[in-house]
Amino acid sequence: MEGKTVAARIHDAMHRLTAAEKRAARGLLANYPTIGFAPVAEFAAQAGASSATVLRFVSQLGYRSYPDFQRALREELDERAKSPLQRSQSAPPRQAGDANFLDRFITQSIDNLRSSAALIPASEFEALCVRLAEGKGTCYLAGGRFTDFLAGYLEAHLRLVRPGLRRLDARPATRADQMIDVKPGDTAIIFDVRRYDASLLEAAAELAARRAFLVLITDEWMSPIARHAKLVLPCHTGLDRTWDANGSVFTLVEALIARTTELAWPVASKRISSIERS
Amino acid sequence: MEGKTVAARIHDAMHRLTAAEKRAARGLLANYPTIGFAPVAEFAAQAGASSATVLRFVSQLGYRSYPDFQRALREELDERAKSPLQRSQSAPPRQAGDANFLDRFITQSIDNLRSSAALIPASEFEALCVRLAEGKGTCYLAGGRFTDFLAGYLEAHLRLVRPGLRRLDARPATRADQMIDVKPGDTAIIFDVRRYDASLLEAAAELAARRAFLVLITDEWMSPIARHAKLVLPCHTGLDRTWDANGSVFTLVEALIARTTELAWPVASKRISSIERS
DNA sequence: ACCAATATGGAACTACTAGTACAGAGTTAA
DNA sequence: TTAACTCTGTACTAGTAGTTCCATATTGGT
Repeated sequence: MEGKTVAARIHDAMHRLTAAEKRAARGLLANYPTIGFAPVAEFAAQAGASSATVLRFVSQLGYRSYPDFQRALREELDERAKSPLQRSQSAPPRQAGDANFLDRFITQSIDNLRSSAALIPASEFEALCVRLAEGKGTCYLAGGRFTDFLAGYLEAHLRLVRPGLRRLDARPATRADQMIDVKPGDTAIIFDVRRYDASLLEAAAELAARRAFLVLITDEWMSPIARHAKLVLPCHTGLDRTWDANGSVFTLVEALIARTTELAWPVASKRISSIERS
Repeated sequence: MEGKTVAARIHDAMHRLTAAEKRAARGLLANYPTIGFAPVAEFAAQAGASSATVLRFVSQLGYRSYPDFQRALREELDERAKSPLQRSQSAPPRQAGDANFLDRFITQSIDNLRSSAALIPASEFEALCVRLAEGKGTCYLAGGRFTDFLAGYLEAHLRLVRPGLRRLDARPATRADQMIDVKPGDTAIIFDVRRYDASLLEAAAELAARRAFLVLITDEWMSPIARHAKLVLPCHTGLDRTWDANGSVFTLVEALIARTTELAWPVASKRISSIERS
């Protein structure tokens, strides 16, 4: 009884519903699930029944109260949005010797990129680039088990643009002495996608305590570090159930590099040519 | 002001939101739009802010009350459900100027991915995955100045799946003694995008001389290493900008990881669980 | 056509939620 | 360091929504 969708419950219960209750049921199915998020009175009016009838209706579905029913609807909507199986309708899951594996993977990665574009506030992105391009203070970079390579990639490129970059090792043992130089106003960019790294969280807390300007790059489920962060750039990484794909995070990093370089060009161009010569 | 989506308003208003209000904004974007249908207190708890902050947040978005905001959310959801072809919610409304830099960059990255899908022969991709999944012999990994991070990323993931992985430093000084163990039939994966690395080319020549099975991952202009390679996977990286974008290469790497893991699952699953335990 | 049983909506009631004021925590500038 | 200011959460109030009860309408059986 627990795991059933509301729509399924309606179909099951339909036969024992009274005439007015059926009107309520049809009203809900007609524009599912939005009308269920409305107050009872509005639901009732739209379905052509009274509030009391709507209440009896949700009671028939097995919900203890109207808020309880709404909670179920919300969880269902969330589930549907988050599980990427919504598009598995067209893609047959894992056939052996799949010739178009790569095509499917790339298609999903494109979806991730699109969603990320919608998820990332342009102002946050721009703010970070401007800050990086200014080149003031020290900028610390840290990542988790896999995302550490992204931090490295970002560092390697930013080195061409500005001074004062330091890589941070989040492991507790080596962390303390790396932190002692952190000054208020320094920048710290932290990569954390699930499974979230506990030691990264500790490191972030300490950086926040030292008044560093904390930037978090994470996935759509939001690392708990978000709590400490001044700026959060969330990417969409969800793939089918097996693994997530960080391609969108990587692309964000490249966009950061490109934009920061563009902004810092007057200064950066000299730097770059002097590096290239050596 | 009327016809704007709630998400659009958030993006517009983001810059004038306070820290706690931004947490609320992110919370809503993270699981949009469901959390907005919850009571204020629940919204607040999930976003890590107080009820009062959430109220101030919706007020900033231009809604006269919380119920007013919820109504807008419902109408928006309805709208999206009713026009089925308009499903692409990825119409992120941005301000003028360079505020849409990120959008443009992502759009171009998507183009790169599409082109790459057309450029990479599925058979070559599959052949490499099968070879990696078999786990025979040693697999060497090397990259250039920036692509070395991609090699590292690939290595970190493949370690979960199979033994016998070694990172190769292409610098002449350290190269010789790393090469002495290379046996015929060993695999070598080399990343080389322009500007192509001379020392990588030398390393590739030597690997080929030692009869290693050489795999080249490169860009559409084809590194000269291609002449030594048994397998070539070319990605589209061109951008209309100063630098190229390696996002498609990264995505290829992730696809390799995913497919290889899938193929090697019977063996890999044991490996992974034993690693996770330690 | 009448009666019994059930369904229905209106109105009163209760509980909970949104809204508000305020105090203290945190931030910034002098 | 201090002082001014802004931000943020708590405690409270007012209002609105959900709930319940009951009179009325409707249905179905005899």
